[in-house]
Amino acid sequence: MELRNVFTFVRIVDLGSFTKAAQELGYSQSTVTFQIKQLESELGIPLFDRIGKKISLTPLGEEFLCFAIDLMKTTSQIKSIGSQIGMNKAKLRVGIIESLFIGRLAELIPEYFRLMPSTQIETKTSDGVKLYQMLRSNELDIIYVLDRKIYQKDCIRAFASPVKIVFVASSQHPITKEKKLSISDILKQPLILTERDSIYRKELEETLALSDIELTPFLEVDNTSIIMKLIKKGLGISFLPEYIVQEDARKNKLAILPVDGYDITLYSQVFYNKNKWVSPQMKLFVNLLSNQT
Amino acid sequence: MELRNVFTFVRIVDLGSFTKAAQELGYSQSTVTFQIKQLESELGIPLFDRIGKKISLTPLGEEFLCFAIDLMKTTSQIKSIGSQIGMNKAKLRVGIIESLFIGRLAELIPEYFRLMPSTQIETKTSDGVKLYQMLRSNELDIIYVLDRKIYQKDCIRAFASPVKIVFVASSQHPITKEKKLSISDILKQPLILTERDSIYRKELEETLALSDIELTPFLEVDNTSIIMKLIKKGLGISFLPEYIVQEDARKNKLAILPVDGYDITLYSQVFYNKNKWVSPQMKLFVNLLSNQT
DNA sequence: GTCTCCCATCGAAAAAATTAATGGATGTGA
DNA sequence: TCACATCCATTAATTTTTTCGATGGGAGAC
Repeated sequence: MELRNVFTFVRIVDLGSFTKAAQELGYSQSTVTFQIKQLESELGIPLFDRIGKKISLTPLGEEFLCFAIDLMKTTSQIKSIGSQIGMNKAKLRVGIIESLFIGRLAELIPEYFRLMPSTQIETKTSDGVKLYQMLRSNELDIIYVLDRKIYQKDCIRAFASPVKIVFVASSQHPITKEKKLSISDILKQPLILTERDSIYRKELEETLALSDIELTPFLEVDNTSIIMKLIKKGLGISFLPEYIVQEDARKNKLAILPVDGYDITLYSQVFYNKNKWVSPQMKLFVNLLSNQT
Repeated sequence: MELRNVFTFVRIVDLGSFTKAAQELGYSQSTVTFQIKQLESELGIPLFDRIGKKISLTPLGEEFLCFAIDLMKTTSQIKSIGSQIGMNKAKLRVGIIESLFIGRLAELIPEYFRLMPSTQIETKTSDGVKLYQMLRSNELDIIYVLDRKIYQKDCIRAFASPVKIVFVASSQHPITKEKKLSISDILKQPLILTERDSIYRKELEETLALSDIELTPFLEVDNTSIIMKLIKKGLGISFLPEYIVQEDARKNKLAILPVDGYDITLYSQVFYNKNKWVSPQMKLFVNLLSNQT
């Protein structure tokens, strides 16, 4: 049973005539006759009595009509699926590195729910390498990572914004007295760094490797919020994205250290899988980030 | 959009694979790919993300799935239309002559509703000629008439049962004393007859016409119940179907008069239109009459 | 009776669905 | 890492289905 025939059937009932239905639907009359015959034989029931030049529904035809109208209703609902964009419950699986969640994404979440209240956001925090993997295997819809601006296979970059990575200490720390610092000044201090997989930790190590220096942090913590708390207590120096320390720097709780020759810049970037349909939920995610001050 | 494609879609979602769905549905894999492509282009929305060798529903695909399942449910309901025979609300339009309603049909109605409680019976009482007309123009589904057993154009006879038409008088009437009556004895009495269109009135008139006798009833009433009441009060003699006077005759309220040479027999008959689908409602109607004692 | 209207039928034509074969991409397992 | 198998996409050919035009029969209108 195909919908074409069902629609023809309903139109016939409305108009009370095969011929009129044919005209209206742009079929020839014989086509309509054939369609109804086909329906009747598929269903194994007679739909119309043909008496004289009038047709009338059989009782079974009446029954069928109810369901046929059901089918038409559902079909018209289906046709409007695309239109009420994003107004339906949909999931958005976001992969993100921890520092960007705290420093960038968190403040946008209320706005996101204001604009698309029906979305169910699932976040997964992990390091960039794992996030790329998960994006490629479609475990995530979109990822927000910090990285160099390089090509990523199968991934489309939807957004990129430069981010300085800075050395930071407590504003009470004696080292803040210095107007100019060299890398050796820094390395004399106890270092608190993120885990080895963290992209800016890697960047730092690579840069230092050029000068044949090896990095020996006295503490590794995978959580930037904790690192910041420790730094504020004067426990040492860290190397963190600017966005995460900016606020505390403005409040004079933390100080960004001017280290000569170590202006490292990465990009916060949003990617999605190149084979992925870009949903309104994903678009909004990118838009909000793009408009972020 | 055709249901074939929708079913394939649902099967793919169930099995998580185009290939498996193709195997199960007996299609080649390219057919399934084509069907989904067709659906996606008709709806203007992407249904699946094809990432790596895995497929997954897009949010819009998820939405569509709900409706698709709706369509499948309705379709499976449709397939069972024929099966629960007559269990659904259906109308039965019955044409009947008044005397058969009173004398035959009335007592069967409770049984009818016991067996097919969902039927809505509409009855139309009229004379035979009008009932045949209405049957031919599909204003009635079935008619129950008294007539000679002759061919009726476009009508199928579903049932016939002989019915004697008899002269009847009050059991108190002096004429009941006679063991044998001739037609002239009858005609001396005041006659109460049904209207001119009534078939047994016509039969009587035709038979009398052979002997060149013209009928002059002193009263015409189109309602046999009323006629019987009048007869019982001793107002005269009537000519009525046996079935309608039988009960009163048994109770000795009425007497059937033995009139020599006037054994007129007609048939109570059920007809339906030859082009009409015979519904379970109609079948039951015929069956109950056939089994009537 | 003739004419028109309506549905059924039939063979031809058009359109659509289906297939088999092939290819590209992606995991998998030695 | 290199075959190998798996999965979906593509294409051209084939088969099936749908549609059409012409014709016919029956019923109702004038």
